Amino acid sequence: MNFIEELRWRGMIQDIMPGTEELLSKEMVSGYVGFDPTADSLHIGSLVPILLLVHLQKAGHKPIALVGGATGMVGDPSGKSEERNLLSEEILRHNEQGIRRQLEKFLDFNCGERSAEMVNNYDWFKEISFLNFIRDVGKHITVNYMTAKDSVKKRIEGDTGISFTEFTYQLVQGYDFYWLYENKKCKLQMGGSDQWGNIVTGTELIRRKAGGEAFAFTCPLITKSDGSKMGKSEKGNIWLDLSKTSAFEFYQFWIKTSDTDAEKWIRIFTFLDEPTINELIKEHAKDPGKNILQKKLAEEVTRFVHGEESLQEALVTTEKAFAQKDIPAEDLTVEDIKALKGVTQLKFQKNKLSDGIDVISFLAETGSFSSKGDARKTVQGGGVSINRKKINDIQLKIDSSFLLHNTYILVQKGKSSHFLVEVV
RNA sequence: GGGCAGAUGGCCGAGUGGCUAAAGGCGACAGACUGUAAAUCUGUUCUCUCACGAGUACGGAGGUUCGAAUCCUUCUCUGCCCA
Repeated sequence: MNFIEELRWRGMIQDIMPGTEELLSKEMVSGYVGFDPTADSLHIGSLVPILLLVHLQKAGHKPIALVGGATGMVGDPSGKSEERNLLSEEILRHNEQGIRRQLEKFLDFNCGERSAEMVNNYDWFKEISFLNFIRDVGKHITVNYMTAKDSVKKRIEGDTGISFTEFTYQLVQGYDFYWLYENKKCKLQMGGSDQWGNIVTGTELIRRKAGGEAFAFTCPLITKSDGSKMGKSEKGNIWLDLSKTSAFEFYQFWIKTSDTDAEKWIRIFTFLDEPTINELIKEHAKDPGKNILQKKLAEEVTRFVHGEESLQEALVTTEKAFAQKDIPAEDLTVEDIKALKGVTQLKFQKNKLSDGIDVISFLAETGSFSSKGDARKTVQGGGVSINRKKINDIQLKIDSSFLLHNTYILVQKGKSSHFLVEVV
Protein backbone atom coordinates (compact mmCIF):
# COMPACT_ATOMS: atom_id res chain seq x y z
CA MET A 1 0.00 0.00 0.00
CA ASN A 2 1.44 3.36 -0.88
CA PHE A 3 1.68 6.39 1.30
CA ILE A 4 -1.44 8.13 0.08
CA GLU A 5 -3.55 4.98 0.15
CA GLU A 6 -2.36 4.35 3.67
CA LEU A 7 -3.37 7.79 4.84
CA ARG A 8 -6.60 7.65 2.92
CA TRP A 9 -8.03 4.66 4.69
CA ARG A 10 -6.93 6.14 7.97
CA GLY A 11 -9.04 9.17 7.19
CA MET A 12 -6.11 11.52 7.19
CA ILE A 13 -6.62 13.16 3.85
CA GLN A 14 -8.93 16.08 3.34
CA ASP A 15 -7.77 17.91 0.24
CA ILE A 16 -5.15 16.72 -2.17
CA MET A 17 -3.68 18.39 -5.21
CA PRO A 18 -3.98 16.41 -8.40
CA GLY A 19 -0.77 14.64 -9.27
CA THR A 20 0.43 14.25 -5.73
CA GLU A 21 -0.05 10.52 -5.69
CA GLU A 22 1.74 10.07 -9.02
CA LEU A 23 4.69 12.08 -7.80
CA LEU A 24 5.02 10.00 -4.66
CA SER A 25 4.94 6.73 -6.52
CA LYS A 26 7.49 7.94 -9.06
CA GLU A 27 10.33 9.11 -6.88
CA MET A 28 11.62 9.73 -3.41
CA VAL A 29 10.01 12.95 -2.31
CA SER A 30 10.94 15.45 0.35
CA GLY A 31 7.85 16.64 2.13
CA TYR A 32 7.43 19.13 4.91
CA VAL A 33 5.10 20.16 7.66
CA GLY A 34 5.27 23.36 9.64
CA PHE A 35 5.23 23.52 13.41
CA ASP A 36 4.27 26.51 15.38
CA PRO A 37 6.85 27.48 18.00
CA THR A 38 4.39 29.10 20.36
CA ALA A 39 5.45 26.84 23.24
CA ASP A 40 8.56 24.89 24.13
CA SER A 41 6.69 21.64 23.86
CA LEU A 42 4.38 20.22 21.27
CA HIS A 43 0.97 19.09 22.37
CA ILE A 44 -1.52 16.55 21.13
CA GLY A 45 -2.62 18.90 18.42
CA SER A 46 0.78 18.51 16.77
CA LEU A 47 0.56 14.77 16.83
CA VAL A 48 -1.19 14.56 13.50
CA PRO A 49 1.46 16.54 11.63
CA ILE A 50 4.11 14.45 13.33
CA LEU A 51 2.36 11.31 12.21
CA LEU A 52 2.20 12.59 8.65
CA LEU A 53 5.96 12.92 8.70
CA VAL A 54 6.42 9.51 10.28
CA HIS A 55 4.21 7.88 7.68
CA LEU A 56 6.06 9.74 4.97
CA GLN A 57 9.39 8.46 6.18
CA LYS A 58 8.05 4.94 6.55
CA ALA A 59 6.90 5.06 2.97
CA GLY A 60 10.45 5.75 1.89
CA HIS A 61 10.39 9.50 1.55
CA LYS A 62 12.20 12.28 3.30
CA PRO A 63 10.44 14.24 6.03
CA ILE A 64 11.29 17.84 6.78
CA ALA A 65 10.03 19.52 9.92
CA LEU A 66 9.88 23.24 9.58
CA VAL A 67 9.80 25.28 12.73
CA GLY A 68 8.10 28.52 12.04
CA GLY A 69 10.44 30.90 13.80
CA ALA A 70 9.75 33.66 11.32
CA THR A 71 6.12 32.85 10.76
CA GLY A 72 5.70 32.60 14.52
CA MET A 73 6.81 36.20 14.68
CA VAL A 74 4.17 37.18 12.20
CA GLY A 75 1.19 35.15 13.29
CA ASP A 76 -1.15 33.11 11.18
CA PRO A 77 -4.59 34.64 10.78
CA SER A 78 -6.14 31.27 9.88
CA GLY A 79 -8.77 30.33 12.38
CA LYS A 80 -7.95 33.27 14.57
CA SER A 81 -10.45 35.99 15.08
CA GLU A 82 -7.96 38.34 16.59
CA GLU A 83 -4.51 39.64 16.09
CA ARG A 84 -1.92 37.52 17.81
CA ASN A 85 0.77 38.46 20.24
CA LEU A 86 4.19 38.39 18.75
CA LEU A 87 6.96 36.28 20.19
CA SER A 88 10.46 37.47 20.82
CA GLU A 89 13.41 35.84 19.13
CA GLU A 90 14.76 34.55 22.42
CA ILE A 91 11.57 32.70 23.25
CA LEU A 92 11.31 31.36 19.72
CA ARG A 93 14.81 29.92 19.91
CA HIS A 94 14.09 28.31 23.24
CA ASN A 95 10.88 26.79 21.92
CA GLU A 96 12.62 25.55 18.82
CA GLN A 97 15.05 23.57 20.96
CA GLY A 98 12.23 21.95 22.89
CA ILE A 99 10.42 20.98 19.72
CA ARG A 100 13.57 19.58 18.15
CA ARG A 101 14.14 17.28 21.12
CA GLN A 102 10.64 15.93 20.82
CA LEU A 103 10.71 15.36 17.10
CA GLU A 104 13.92 13.42 17.42
CA LYS A 105 11.99 10.77 19.26
CA PHE A 106 9.62 10.17 16.39
CA LEU A 107 11.66 10.64 13.28
CA ASP A 108 14.89 9.06 12.18
CA PHE A 109 17.41 11.82 11.67
CA ASN A 110 20.16 9.48 10.65
CA CYS A 111 19.29 7.01 7.93
CA GLY A 112 21.02 8.22 4.82
CA GLU A 113 19.14 10.12 2.18
CA ARG A 114 15.77 9.66 3.82
CA SER A 115 16.97 11.24 7.06
CA ALA A 116 14.57 13.59 8.64
CA GLU A 117 15.64 17.15 8.67
CA MET A 118 14.66 20.12 10.71
CA VAL A 119 14.77 23.67 9.50
CA ASN A 120 13.79 26.99 10.94
CA ASN A 121 12.45 29.52 8.52
CA TYR A 122 13.90 32.29 10.66
CA ASP A 123 17.29 31.25 9.36
CA TRP A 124 16.49 32.33 5.84
CA PHE A 125 14.09 35.11 6.60
CA LYS A 126 16.50 37.01 8.76
CA GLU A 127 18.71 37.51 5.70
CA ILE A 128 15.97 38.86 3.52
CA SER A 129 15.43 42.57 3.41
CA PHE A 130 11.96 43.94 3.26
CA LEU A 131 12.67 45.54 -0.07
CA ASN A 132 13.91 42.33 -1.59
CA PHE A 133 10.98 40.45 -0.28
CA ILE A 134 8.32 42.70 -1.68
CA ARG A 135 10.14 42.89 -4.97
CA ASP A 136 11.03 39.23 -5.45
CA VAL A 137 8.13 37.59 -3.76
CA GLY A 138 5.35 40.10 -3.43
CA LYS A 139 5.48 40.86 -7.12
CA HIS A 140 4.32 37.38 -8.00
CA ILE A 141 1.14 37.33 -6.00
CA THR A 142 -1.69 39.78 -6.36
CA VAL A 143 -3.53 41.28 -3.47
CA ASN A 144 -6.72 40.10 -5.11
CA TYR A 145 -5.44 36.57 -4.83
CA MET A 146 -4.51 37.05 -1.22
CA THR A 147 -7.72 38.69 -0.12
CA ALA A 148 -9.71 35.94 -1.76
CA LYS A 149 -8.45 33.53 0.90
CA ASP A 150 -11.09 32.64 3.39
CA SER A 151 -8.98 33.29 6.43
CA VAL A 152 -8.17 36.78 5.21
CA LYS A 153 -11.64 37.54 3.95
CA LYS A 154 -13.18 36.70 7.28
CA ARG A 155 -10.89 39.07 9.08
CA ILE A 156 -11.42 41.86 6.62
CA GLU A 157 -15.15 41.52 6.92
CA GLY A 158 -15.05 41.00 10.66
CA ASP A 159 -14.86 43.79 13.14
CA THR A 160 -11.33 43.36 14.43
CA GLY A 161 -9.66 43.83 11.10
CA ILE A 162 -6.33 42.38 10.14
CA SER A 163 -2.93 43.97 10.38
CA PHE A 164 -0.61 44.18 7.42
CA THR A 165 1.68 41.83 9.32
CA GLU A 166 -0.83 39.03 9.48
CA PHE A 167 -2.06 39.74 6.02
CA THR A 168 1.46 39.08 4.80
CA TYR A 169 1.56 35.76 6.58
CA GLN A 170 0.53 33.63 3.65
CA LEU A 171 3.28 35.13 1.54
CA VAL A 172 5.81 34.38 4.22
CA GLN A 173 4.63 30.82 4.56
CA GLY A 174 4.36 30.52 0.81
CA TYR A 175 7.95 31.60 0.52
CA ASP A 176 8.96 28.82 2.90
CA PHE A 177 7.70 26.29 0.46
CA TYR A 178 9.47 28.06 -2.37
CA TRP A 179 12.72 28.19 -0.40
CA LEU A 180 12.52 24.50 0.45
CA TYR A 181 11.73 23.72 -3.16
CA GLU A 182 14.80 25.56 -4.35
CA ASN A 183 17.19 24.53 -1.60
CA LYS A 184 15.99 21.13 -0.45
CA LYS A 185 14.20 19.90 -3.54
CA CYS A 186 11.07 19.74 -1.44
CA LYS A 187 8.02 19.19 -3.61
CA LEU A 188 5.39 18.37 -1.05
CA GLN A 189 3.73 20.19 1.77
CA MET A 190 1.35 18.68 4.24
CA GLY A 191 -0.69 20.27 6.98
CA GLY A 192 -4.05 20.69 8.61
CA SER A 193 -6.92 21.63 6.35
CA ASP A 194 -6.90 25.13 7.81
CA GLN A 195 -3.53 25.56 6.11
CA TRP A 196 -4.83 24.87 2.62
CA GLY A 197 -4.91 28.52 1.66
CA ASN A 198 -1.38 29.17 2.81
CA ILE A 199 -0.11 26.01 1.19
CA VAL A 200 -1.62 26.82 -2.16
CA THR A 201 0.02 30.24 -2.08
CA GLY A 202 3.28 28.33 -1.79
CA THR A 203 2.68 26.11 -4.79
CA GLU A 204 1.54 29.13 -6.71
CA LEU A 205 4.74 30.95 -5.87
CA ILE A 206 6.81 27.97 -6.96
CA ARG A 207 4.95 27.85 -10.24
CA ARG A 208 5.27 31.54 -11.00
CA LYS A 209 8.69 32.26 -9.62
CA ALA A 210 10.53 29.04 -10.34
CA GLY A 211 8.34 27.59 -13.04
CA GLY A 212 8.28 24.45 -10.98
CA GLU A 213 5.56 22.15 -9.86
CA ALA A 214 4.87 21.35 -6.25
CA PHE A 215 2.20 19.33 -4.52
CA ALA A 216 0.30 19.25 -1.30
CA PHE A 217 -2.40 17.62 0.69
CA THR A 218 -4.07 18.40 3.97
CA CYS A 219 -5.56 16.27 6.66
CA PRO A 220 -8.84 17.02 8.38
CA LEU A 221 -8.67 18.93 11.61
CA ILE A 222 -9.29 16.60 14.46
CA THR A 223 -12.30 17.52 16.50
CA LYS A 224 -14.32 15.67 19.04
CA SER A 225 -17.70 14.38 18.04
CA ASP A 226 -19.33 16.90 20.34
CA GLY A 227 -17.66 19.62 18.33
CA SER A 228 -15.36 20.83 21.05
CA LYS A 229 -11.68 21.31 20.60
CA MET A 230 -9.52 18.27 20.95
CA GLY A 231 -6.48 18.13 23.11
CA LYS A 232 -7.59 19.83 26.26
CA SER A 233 -8.24 18.27 29.60
CA GLU A 234 -9.51 19.88 32.77
CA LYS A 235 -5.92 20.79 33.46
CA GLY A 236 -5.39 22.41 30.09
CA ASN A 237 -3.37 21.29 27.13
CA ILE A 238 -2.12 17.76 26.85
CA TRP A 239 1.57 18.14 26.17
CA LEU A 240 4.01 15.69 24.74
CA ASP A 241 6.53 16.64 27.41
CA LEU A 242 6.43 14.39 30.46
CA SER A 243 7.28 17.21 32.80
CA LYS A 244 4.20 19.08 31.61
CA THR A 245 1.78 16.20 31.29
CA SER A 246 2.57 12.95 33.07
CA ALA A 247 2.31 9.62 31.28
CA PHE A 248 -0.68 8.82 33.46
CA GLU A 249 -2.55 11.97 32.52
CA PHE A 250 -1.61 11.44 28.91
CA TYR A 251 -2.93 7.88 28.99
CA GLN A 252 -6.07 9.03 30.77
CA PHE A 253 -6.79 11.57 28.08
CA TRP A 254 -7.06 8.82 25.48
CA ILE A 255 -8.98 6.48 27.75
CA LYS A 256 -11.71 9.06 28.08
CA THR A 257 -12.30 9.15 24.35
CA SER A 258 -15.90 8.64 23.32
CA ASP A 259 -16.84 5.61 21.23
CA THR A 260 -17.43 7.53 18.04
CA ASP A 261 -14.17 9.39 18.35
CA ALA A 262 -12.28 6.25 19.28
CA GLU A 263 -13.16 4.60 15.98
CA LYS A 264 -11.77 7.52 14.05
CA TRP A 265 -8.85 8.21 16.31
CA ILE A 266 -7.48 4.72 16.48
CA ARG A 267 -6.96 4.90 12.72
CA ILE A 268 -5.28 8.23 12.86
CA PHE A 269 -3.18 8.01 15.98
CA THR A 270 -1.98 4.42 15.90
CA PHE A 271 -0.04 2.39 13.36
CA LEU A 272 -2.29 -0.65 13.66
CA ASP A 273 -3.28 -2.05 10.29
CA GLU A 274 -6.76 -2.08 8.87
CA PRO A 275 -7.78 -5.68 9.66
CA THR A 276 -6.60 -5.31 13.25
CA ILE A 277 -8.56 -2.13 13.72
CA ASN A 278 -11.71 -3.57 12.14
CA GLU A 279 -11.42 -6.52 14.46
CA LEU A 280 -11.06 -4.23 17.47
CA ILE A 281 -14.08 -2.21 16.44
CA LYS A 282 -16.10 -5.40 16.13
CA GLU A 283 -14.91 -6.59 19.51
CA HIS A 284 -15.69 -3.26 21.04
CA ALA A 285 -19.23 -3.27 19.68
CA LYS A 286 -19.95 -6.53 21.47
CA ASP A 287 -19.40 -5.00 24.85
CA PRO A 288 -18.72 -1.28 24.70
CA GLY A 289 -18.44 -1.11 28.46
CA LYS A 290 -15.10 -2.82 28.26
CA ASN A 291 -13.62 0.14 26.45
CA ILE A 292 -11.55 -2.09 24.25
CA LEU A 293 -10.97 0.60 21.67
CA GLN A 294 -10.12 3.29 24.17
CA LYS A 295 -7.67 1.05 25.97
CA LYS A 296 -5.92 0.02 22.82
CA LEU A 297 -5.81 3.58 21.58
CA ALA A 298 -4.43 4.90 24.86
CA GLU A 299 -1.90 2.12 25.04
CA GLU A 300 -0.62 2.55 21.50
CA VAL A 301 -0.38 6.31 21.60
CA THR A 302 1.25 6.40 25.01
CA ARG A 303 3.82 3.86 23.91
CA PHE A 304 4.51 5.75 20.71
CA VAL A 305 4.97 9.06 22.45
CA HIS A 306 6.51 8.13 25.77
CA GLY A 307 7.84 4.60 25.35
CA GLU A 308 7.10 1.25 26.91
CA GLU A 309 8.31 2.10 30.40
CA SER A 310 6.13 5.16 30.79
CA LEU A 311 3.21 3.23 29.42
CA GLN A 312 3.62 0.54 32.06
CA GLU A 313 3.82 3.19 34.72
CA ALA A 314 0.62 4.77 33.46
CA LEU A 315 -1.08 1.38 33.38
CA VAL A 316 -0.09 0.61 36.96
CA THR A 317 -1.34 3.96 38.16
CA THR A 318 -4.57 3.50 36.24
CA GLU A 319 -5.00 0.08 37.77
CA LYS A 320 -4.48 1.42 41.29
CA ALA A 321 -6.59 4.49 40.81
CA PHE A 322 -9.51 3.05 38.88
CA ALA A 323 -9.64 -0.72 38.72
CA GLN A 324 -9.00 -1.05 42.42
CA LYS A 325 -11.10 1.87 43.41
CA ASP A 326 -13.33 -0.24 45.57
CA ILE A 327 -10.53 -1.14 47.90
CA PRO A 328 -10.85 1.09 50.96
CA ALA A 329 -8.07 3.61 51.16
CA GLU A 330 -7.01 2.28 54.55
CA ASP A 331 -6.14 -1.06 53.02
CA LEU A 332 -3.77 0.38 50.47
CA THR A 333 -0.15 -0.45 51.04
CA VAL A 334 2.59 2.11 50.85
CA GLU A 335 3.57 0.50 47.55
CA ASP A 336 0.08 0.92 46.22
CA ILE A 337 0.13 4.57 47.05
CA LYS A 338 3.58 5.11 45.67
CA ALA A 339 2.45 3.42 42.49
CA LEU A 340 0.08 6.29 41.93
CA LYS A 341 2.73 7.91 39.86
CA GLY A 342 1.57 10.58 37.55
CA VAL A 343 -1.44 11.69 39.52
CA THR A 344 -1.02 15.22 40.69
CA GLN A 345 1.20 15.25 43.72
CA LEU A 346 0.68 17.92 46.32
CA LYS A 347 2.38 18.80 49.57
CA PHE A 348 0.90 19.92 52.84
CA GLN A 349 2.47 20.93 56.11
CA LYS A 350 2.00 18.44 58.87
CA ASN A 351 1.79 20.88 61.76
CA LYS A 352 -1.37 22.35 60.29
CA LEU A 353 -3.11 19.05 60.88
CA SER A 354 -2.30 18.78 64.58
CA ASP A 355 -5.36 20.74 65.65
CA GLY A 356 -7.38 19.68 62.68
CA ILE A 357 -8.23 21.91 59.76
CA ASP A 358 -11.56 22.22 58.02
CA VAL A 359 -11.87 20.40 54.73
CA ILE A 360 -12.47 23.52 52.73
CA SER A 361 -9.25 25.19 53.82
CA PHE A 362 -7.44 21.94 53.42
CA LEU A 363 -8.59 21.50 49.83
CA ALA A 364 -7.84 25.07 48.91
CA GLU A 365 -4.46 25.18 50.62
CA THR A 366 -3.19 21.95 49.09
CA GLY A 367 -3.96 23.39 45.72
CA SER A 368 -6.43 20.73 44.69
CA PHE A 369 -8.93 23.56 44.32
CA SER A 370 -8.26 27.04 43.13
CA SER A 371 -10.24 28.78 45.83
CA LYS A 372 -12.18 28.05 48.95
CA GLY A 373 -15.41 28.95 47.26
CA ASP A 374 -14.69 26.50 44.49
CA ALA A 375 -13.87 23.78 47.01
CA ARG A 376 -16.96 24.42 49.07
CA LYS A 377 -19.30 24.37 46.12
CA THR A 378 -17.86 21.16 44.79
CA VAL A 379 -18.07 19.50 48.22
CA GLN A 380 -21.67 20.64 48.57
CA GLY A 381 -22.39 19.23 45.16
CA GLY A 382 -21.02 15.89 46.25
CA GLY A 383 -17.99 16.01 44.05
CA VAL A 384 -15.16 15.44 46.48
CA SER A 385 -13.82 12.27 48.04
CA ILE A 386 -11.10 12.06 50.62
CA ASN A 387 -9.46 8.70 51.06
CA ARG A 388 -12.09 7.35 48.72
CA LYS A 389 -14.98 8.34 50.90
CA LYS A 390 -17.34 10.93 49.55
CA ILE A 391 -17.57 13.87 51.87
CA ASN A 392 -20.67 15.97 52.18
CA ASP A 393 -20.02 17.78 55.42
CA ILE A 394 -18.25 21.03 54.77
CA GLN A 395 -17.53 21.40 58.47
CA LEU A 396 -15.48 18.23 58.51
CA LYS A 397 -12.16 18.56 60.28
CA ILE A 398 -9.13 16.99 58.73
CA ASP A 399 -6.57 15.85 61.27
CA SER A 400 -3.82 13.29 61.63
CA SER A 401 -6.31 10.44 61.73
CA PHE A 402 -6.84 10.89 58.01
CA LEU A 403 -3.25 10.13 57.23
CA LEU A 404 -2.60 6.91 55.37
CA HIS A 405 0.66 5.37 56.47
CA ASN A 406 1.22 8.51 58.45
CA THR A 407 1.97 10.50 55.32
CA TYR A 408 -0.65 10.51 52.61
CA ILE A 409 -4.14 11.73 51.99
CA LEU A 410 -5.97 10.87 48.80
CA VAL A 411 -8.19 13.53 47.34
CA GLN A 412 -10.54 12.98 44.43
CA LYS A 413 -12.35 15.71 42.59
CA GLY A 414 -15.00 14.19 40.45
CA LYS A 415 -14.51 10.76 39.06
CA SER A 416 -11.19 10.99 37.41
CA SER A 417 -9.27 13.84 38.91
CA HIS A 418 -6.97 12.39 41.53
CA PHE A 419 -4.61 14.14 43.89
CA LEU A 420 -2.12 12.60 46.24
CA VAL A 421 -1.38 14.89 49.12
CA GLU A 422 1.86 14.19 50.88
CA VAL A 423 1.87 15.59 54.39
CA VAL A 424 5.32 16.51 55.57
C1' G B 1 -5.48 65.23 10.77
C1' G B 2 -11.31 65.13 10.62
C1' G B 3 -16.02 62.43 11.28
C1' C B 4 -18.61 58.17 13.06
C1' A B 5 -19.05 53.59 15.81
C1' G B 6 -17.18 50.71 19.65
C1' A B 7 -14.24 48.63 24.30
C1' U B 8 -18.93 44.47 29.46
C1' G B 9 -17.11 38.34 33.30
C1' G B 10 -12.55 32.52 30.14
C1' C B 11 -15.14 33.65 25.16
C1' C B 12 -19.58 35.56 22.48
C1' G B 13 -23.16 38.95 23.79
C1' A B 14 -27.61 41.79 26.42
C1' G B 15 -27.97 45.81 29.43
C1' U B 16 -28.37 53.18 28.51
C1' G B 17 -29.03 56.31 36.35
C1' G B 18 -31.23 52.53 41.58
C1' C B 19 -35.07 46.20 40.80
C1' U B 20 -27.41 44.67 37.99
C1' A B 21 -22.38 40.50 40.66
C1' A B 22 -24.68 42.23 35.57
C1' A B 23 -29.92 38.41 30.90
C1' G B 24 -28.83 34.68 27.29
C1' G B 25 -25.43 31.45 24.83
C1' C B 26 -20.71 28.85 24.57
C1' G B 27 -16.92 26.86 27.31
C1' A B 28 -15.48 24.83 32.06
C1' C B 29 -16.40 22.11 36.77
C1' A B 30 -19.62 18.88 39.65
C1' G B 31 -24.05 15.55 40.32
C1' A B 32 -27.65 11.77 38.25
C1' C B 33 -27.72 7.89 34.44
C1' U B 34 -23.59 4.87 32.41
C1' G B 35 -18.64 2.26 30.64
C1' U B 36 -13.22 6.77 33.94
C1' A B 37 -17.80 7.26 27.15
C1' A B 38 -21.55 9.82 24.11
C1' A B 39 -26.44 11.82 24.48
C1' U B 40 -29.74 13.74 28.14
C1' C B 41 -31.26 16.07 32.70
C1' U B 42 -29.68 19.01 37.22
C1' G B 43 -26.48 22.28 39.86
C1' U B 44 -22.21 25.58 39.94
C1' U B 45 -19.10 29.07 37.36
C1' C B 46 -15.19 37.05 40.58
C1' U B 47 -13.03 36.84 45.87
C1' C B 48 -13.87 36.23 51.21
C1' U B 49 -17.86 34.16 54.41
C1' C B 50 -21.31 28.01 57.40
C1' A B 51 -24.63 31.85 56.51
C1' C B 52 -26.58 36.85 56.86
C1' G B 53 -23.37 39.74 54.44
C1' A B 54 -18.99 42.21 52.59
C1' G B 55 -15.26 43.43 49.02
C1' U B 56 -13.79 44.03 44.21
C1' A B 57 -15.61 44.39 38.87
C1' C B 58 -18.33 46.50 32.80
C1' G B 59 -10.79 49.72 28.61
C1' G B 60 -7.54 53.70 32.10
C1' A B 61 -7.92 58.26 35.01
C1' G B 62 -10.92 62.04 36.92
C1' G B 63 -15.92 64.16 37.66
C1' U B 64 -21.60 64.81 38.21
C1' U B 65 -25.10 62.24 41.60
C1' C B 66 -27.86 60.16 47.76
C1' G B 67 -26.74 56.33 43.97
C1' A B 68 -23.06 55.11 37.66
C1' A B 69 -21.65 49.46 33.37
C1' U B 70 -25.19 53.29 32.31
C1' C B 71 -24.37 60.77 32.38
C1' C B 72 -19.88 64.33 31.68
C1' U B 73 -14.41 65.27 30.81
C1' U B 74 -10.00 63.25 29.30
C1' C B 75 -6.63 59.46 27.85
C1' U B 76 -5.61 54.65 25.52
C1' C B 77 -6.95 51.03 22.06
C1' U B 78 -10.08 48.91 17.88
C1' G B 79 -13.17 49.20 13.48
C1' C B 80 -15.48 52.09 9.50
C1' C B 81 -15.57 56.55 6.45
C1' C B 82 -13.14 61.17 4.73
C1' A B 83 -8.28 63.67 4.04
